[in-house]
Amino acid sequence: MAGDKLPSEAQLMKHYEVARMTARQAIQELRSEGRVVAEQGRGVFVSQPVQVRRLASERFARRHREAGLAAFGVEAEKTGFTPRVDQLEVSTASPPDEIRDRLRLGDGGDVVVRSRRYLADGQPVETAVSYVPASIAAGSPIVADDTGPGGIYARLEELGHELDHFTEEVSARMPTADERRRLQLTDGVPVMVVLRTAYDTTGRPVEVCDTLKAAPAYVLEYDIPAR
Amino acid sequence: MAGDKLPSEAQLMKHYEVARMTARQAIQELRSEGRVVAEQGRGVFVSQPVQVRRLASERFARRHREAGLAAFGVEAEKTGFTPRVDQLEVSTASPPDEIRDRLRLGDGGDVVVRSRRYLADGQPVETAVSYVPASIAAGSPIVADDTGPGGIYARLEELGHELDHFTEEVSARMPTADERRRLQLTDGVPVMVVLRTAYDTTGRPVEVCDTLKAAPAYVLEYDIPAR
DNA sequence: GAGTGGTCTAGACCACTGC
DNA sequence: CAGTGGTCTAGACCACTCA
Repeated sequence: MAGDKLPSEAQLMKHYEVARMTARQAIQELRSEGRVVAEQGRGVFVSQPVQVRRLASERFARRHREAGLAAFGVEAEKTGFTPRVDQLEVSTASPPDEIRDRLRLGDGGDVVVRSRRYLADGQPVETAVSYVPASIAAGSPIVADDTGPGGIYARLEELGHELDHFTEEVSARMPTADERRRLQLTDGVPVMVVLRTAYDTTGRPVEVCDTLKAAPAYVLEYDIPAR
Repeated sequence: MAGDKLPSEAQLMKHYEVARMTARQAIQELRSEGRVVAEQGRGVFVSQPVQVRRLASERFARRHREAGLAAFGVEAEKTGFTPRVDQLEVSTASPPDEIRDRLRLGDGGDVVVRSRRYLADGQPVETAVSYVPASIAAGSPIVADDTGPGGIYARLEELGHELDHFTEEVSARMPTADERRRLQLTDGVPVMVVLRTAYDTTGRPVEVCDTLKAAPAYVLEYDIPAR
């Protein structure tokens, strides 16, 4: 059953009369299928079935920001999980080219970088890095650890950048070893990469958010007009 | 470079003065990221990069249908690849529950099923299965092998179902062995699943399309209003 | 047959967990 | 501290590829 502990490697070796690496590999099979999770110093446990979070584009509606909810909070309330954010780091730096292009920055412009990890019921499900032009964010709550009710987007609107629309670029791939660790993914679990750009009503890109989601935990929903 | 052969395990052991299992594990990291592919008896090779196709939601604009282009044709023209469709199968059947729900069919309603595979420059990149209620499609060009200029959506509009909008549900996972064969994927390459539902102006769902895309070949672009 | 990756045994030290 | 999984060395046999 979910949460149950598997026999330890030592027990498996004894019981099946195999070498440790053989027992480990059997466990590795289960891990790569995502059926069990290893915790160092504790044991190997049968995975909790992954609850799927449906992310509708509705999560960026202004009324949510006005109600003091950031996007992850909207999903938490809707899906009924307990949200948490950790590994928060805020800095000012020169952005990667990919980001620079999307923000239409010249060669010189720095950005405020907000990196964090999102957890649902204690389980890491997403990492996100936001980039806001320093010319917009400097001295605002966007550089504070806690951006306040409604998150970055609410603060951007208070700074006079009324949001008009977002674009999201969605792709999927296997995670790097680092990413796998940070999202506590087992082998063989892919990630979705969502690169979101926020535009204000003047058409200026005011934020780019680079997110990495544990693929099994998410379904993204989008609405497309037939025009 | 792509296609290049990595040093063999024996060479790595000698060069870095490590045990074989250590060299193997380093290679395993790269394999799980899909960056290299191991072939028994031959060696380990750098994966071929797949050309990325950006799929903007714009591909469903009515003007394209009126110009006689289906969505895949729009992308082909924009990206400059040669499109091809094969493995086409058309039938009438009782749909899976997942589809039945989205089409809001009663227990009895059959659907026309159009299954096909898309190739770009000869390389399989996507499989798709469309489901249209038989009550709509029966006797129309939708059941023909060639649906004609503008594809299914153009025919649906001619049948009086003017399209209003689509929803797309995007997820990612590892392919099954069958799916891997059909898309000619190597080990460790994930797929994106896009389930699209088309609604007419009366709010009725008139088609569901279940697509499977080779993840490395695609970036999906969506536009989200801030409202 | 030489070279390759796939799999296995046997044993070591380490880092982390929880009592 | 004992028990756990993480990582490493050292060596073996096998299946497969290719000249």
